[in-house]
Amino acid sequence: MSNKENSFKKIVSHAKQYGFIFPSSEIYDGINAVYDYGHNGVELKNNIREYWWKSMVHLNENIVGLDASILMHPTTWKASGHVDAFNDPLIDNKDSKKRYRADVLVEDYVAKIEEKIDKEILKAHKKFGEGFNKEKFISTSPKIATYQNNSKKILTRLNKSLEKNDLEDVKDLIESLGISCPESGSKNWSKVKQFNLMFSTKFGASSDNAMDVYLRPETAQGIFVNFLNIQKSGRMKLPFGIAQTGKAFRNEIVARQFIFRMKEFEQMEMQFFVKPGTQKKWYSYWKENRLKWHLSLGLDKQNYRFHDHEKLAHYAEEACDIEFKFPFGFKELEGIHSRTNFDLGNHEKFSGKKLKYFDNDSNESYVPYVVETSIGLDRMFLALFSGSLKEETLVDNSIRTVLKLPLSLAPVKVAILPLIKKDGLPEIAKKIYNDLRYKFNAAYDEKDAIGKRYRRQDALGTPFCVTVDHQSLKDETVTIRFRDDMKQKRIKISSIDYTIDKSLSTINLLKNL
RNA sequence: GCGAAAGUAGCUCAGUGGUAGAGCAUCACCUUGCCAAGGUGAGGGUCGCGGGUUCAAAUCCCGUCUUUCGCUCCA
Repeated sequence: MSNKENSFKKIVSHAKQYGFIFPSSEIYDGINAVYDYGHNGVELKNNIREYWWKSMVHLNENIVGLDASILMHPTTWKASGHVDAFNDPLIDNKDSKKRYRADVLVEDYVAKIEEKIDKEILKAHKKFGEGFNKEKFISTSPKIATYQNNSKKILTRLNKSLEKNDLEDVKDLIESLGISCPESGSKNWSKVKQFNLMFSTKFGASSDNAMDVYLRPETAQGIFVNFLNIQKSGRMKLPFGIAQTGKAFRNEIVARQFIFRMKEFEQMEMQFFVKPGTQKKWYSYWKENRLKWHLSLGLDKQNYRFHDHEKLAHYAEEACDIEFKFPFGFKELEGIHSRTNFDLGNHEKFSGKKLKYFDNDSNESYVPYVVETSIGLDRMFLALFSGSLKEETLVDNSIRTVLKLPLSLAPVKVAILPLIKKDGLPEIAKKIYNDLRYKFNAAYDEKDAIGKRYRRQDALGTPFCVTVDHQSLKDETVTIRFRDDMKQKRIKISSIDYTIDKSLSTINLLKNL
């Protein structure tokens, strides 16, 4: 087994053993690609969400929040393009056992025809030299006319059958073109099957008049349909943003790699509305800004990189990912997309309502352009969790497992430990515990040797351990131990609160943004 | 969905046809007391699930579910 798999296995089992993540419905053997967050996991997840919200909404005066519902009017998904784009016609090659998107196979075939056209042009260019007129050549060459005709015919037929959902014709098309498996060359194809990535359910209790609705495959559309509500009630002026966190659902054909790709997942999205023409500027602004946010959390810079998209989604003009070095390699953590006016424009079309912004500076009204930042909360969780889990060999050669989470995101902030279970130490410790609980998520533990209790807290990522010892009885002091360097300081009981607060506050991180 | 591998206690794993095991973890009591691994005891598994072969199945066969890896897709 490779080291990679090994460390990933460790992460999964650590997450389970310490109450961060469990497989969903585990007593029934679990359900594919769905997971539950345990008592420590939910704290960490909430803390990540809160940190994002604070930095996005509270610290940007032109960004406000929203919590739209998961169920939306079905037409939303026609307007957004998801009904079409999330419907993949797939075909298997029976010999090579490879699966392809049927439409992509046909499109690749057409692309090859276009390559032939380019070759013809190049050939002619060489032949005629300087005086070569490209436009004229294209419009007069009979060979090119045949090629162009051909590819047009093929694409028209493909689009027609896809529109009518005539999958048999798509297969006929593939066979009549003699398209073979790019890998094996085999032409032994299965039927074309339709996969819809959106979960659907019924709206309305009686089956006669029930309407098909979808669980949202992305949170963004809830923002777009509320664009004018927020803009008007919030008296927002361009540029401004709307931020939202919430669950989204995708019926992935293959969903794997622990919580990296789940069928039910949580997004943290911000749609930034800008004046057309300024989108490039804002796109690069948010690209840099979002990377800064990630770096503020203190994991090694080497863990992050940008990946610019070459092949763009149906709505995007420009797009990039911030990738994180997960145990299974660099993978997308956050997407920054320049979505143009595609979404708002389409919602205008489908709803018949105007979604324009009146610009007082230029005295014109227009549909704003949108720059989106979209991050998977569960992926952020996995990034922090896997990036923070360390095994250290100490001077006595013992191994310490420590979860070096950013301090302010740790599920438990402080553990109160009586050095021993007698002599009145537990009483003092419990009093401290009860006082601190109002302010921090605190833990109390009196079982086992003190060293073992320290290690237990290390494994959860608890930044501070406060130990009550015999000296505490005399002078109202305790020791406070820091997770990362294991060093202890003796401080007054009355200053515990302040000491912890000072180093935990997210303000330290946020001020650097 | 296809191909490959795996599934035994909370976790990591041993056990290849003959009474279900270890280490760690958990709980109780005793002991020590500032960085895991002291003592005594306890709890916990119809060996993923269903079927078959056999006198006998964790072990062999078939199916199924789940997980990991590859193809594909994405936040």
